[in-house]
Amino acid sequence: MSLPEAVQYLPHIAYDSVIFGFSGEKLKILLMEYHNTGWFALPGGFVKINEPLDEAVSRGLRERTGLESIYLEQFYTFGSLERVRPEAMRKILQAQHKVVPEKHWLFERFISVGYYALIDYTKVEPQPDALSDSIDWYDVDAVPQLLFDHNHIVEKALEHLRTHLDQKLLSVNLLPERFTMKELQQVYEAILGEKQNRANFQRKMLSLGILERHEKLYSGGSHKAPYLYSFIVQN
Amino acid sequence: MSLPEAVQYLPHIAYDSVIFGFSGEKLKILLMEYHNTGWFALPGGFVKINEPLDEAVSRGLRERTGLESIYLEQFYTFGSLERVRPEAMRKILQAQHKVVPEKHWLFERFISVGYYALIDYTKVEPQPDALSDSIDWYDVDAVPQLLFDHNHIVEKALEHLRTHLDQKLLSVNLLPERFTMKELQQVYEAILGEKQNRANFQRKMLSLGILERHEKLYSGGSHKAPYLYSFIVQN
DNA sequence: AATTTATTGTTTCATGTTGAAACAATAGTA
DNA sequence: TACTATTGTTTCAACATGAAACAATAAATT
Repeated sequence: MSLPEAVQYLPHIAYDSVIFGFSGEKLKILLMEYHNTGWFALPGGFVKINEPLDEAVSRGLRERTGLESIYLEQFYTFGSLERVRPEAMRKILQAQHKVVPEKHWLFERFISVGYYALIDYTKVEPQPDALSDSIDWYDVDAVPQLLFDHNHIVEKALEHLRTHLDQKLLSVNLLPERFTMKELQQVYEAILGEKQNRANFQRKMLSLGILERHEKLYSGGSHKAPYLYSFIVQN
Repeated sequence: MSLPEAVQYLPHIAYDSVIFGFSGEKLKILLMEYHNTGWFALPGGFVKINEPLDEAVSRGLRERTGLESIYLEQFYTFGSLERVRPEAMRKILQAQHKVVPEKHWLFERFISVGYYALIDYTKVEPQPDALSDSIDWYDVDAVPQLLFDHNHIVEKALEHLRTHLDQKLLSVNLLPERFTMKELQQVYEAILGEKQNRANFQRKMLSLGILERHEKLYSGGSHKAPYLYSFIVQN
């Protein structure tokens, strides 16, 4: 998470973001690693005193991915008491030689708003923040043990993503401008965690009337070439 | 909302609750009225420094409805800047002759977690809190103008309720132990805001396998008597 | 006791949707 | 020209849904 320095932040409030990307095969999330501690955590941060919540999250994501206008969705707010461990927070700050007063709210309980982001994996150059030494992609089906309740947060995000996959045409955000039907199907399979029937998947997608068909993509393989599609942007 | 007095609360954090009940005909919500100002607002409150968020909301609801173990669901966290108006807050406190320091966080922006509750309308004796002079039921399709962004919060709650109506068998919480198929249908119609086909509704509900059929209910009307049903509680 | 009325429970049938398989087309390779 | 791998399309059975009709019945009326 980003460290509150001179700026004034809302005390006891944080956000955590689950940043999804699609590698072409697997669904991935961005995780930060705090060296000297070996701990992994979700990228997160704090909200400035006069900053809209949504804007705080966008800002954090911009700093870490370099991307403007990211698809963002709030999914749950975590407010139990067990979710934070002060000693862990102390250790992280110490490892970074940060000086924070003993009684700072950082060491008390706080409430964290969970967001997930969907981004084009190929356009990102992950940037570590002030507290962490590295940030990288990890398969959602092989997430290491995370700090605090962050594993739980990832679970909840995935759950939300799955149940809203169809309604919101979320896959737009995980794919490049043009893509094949197979790639679209792979995104669905990666998110849902199960194979889809090819014929039925194609029928369903085409019947939605949200895809525009373009030229074929000749990959050099000795077989029929697939069409490229793009999403029809609607207002 | 409940006033933070001596107790320590998490600053800049509140919750607002949309409490739904079913009158037998219409879907209703509980609203508080601040006399001397004429303003209506959702029942809400604050979170104690060492209290889980869920528990804070349960506590507030218990105080206002007298009910233990209420069905509660968190649906969204509101964090924009425009949502609060300090002058309104001042006026409410003044009207109640409460003394709060000029620079208290109550007059600054805060983040509010939205919850909705589903309760058995017949079991509730609404209790006003320290700040409001009355609390009463209002039809969801005739909600007066509310303080801050509370009308927006009600909209979001309804939306969430509608989309999760089937998945979570939410109607359990709005009806008494035993009810007729017609009453169940009326709950659905009140929430969805549209008529359902009687035959198809009955077929769908029975096919779910979640209803147990009991004795008939003889109301005295000169027509076939309906069966009473209850939900089968599953573990 | 037979008839009437309002309401509830059930069935029917046409239409739509979905799941699984087969069939058809085609870009390269042998 | 045949072969192979992959994609696009069609078919058909199974299942779900929407609208209407039919059947049952509790009480009131004749």
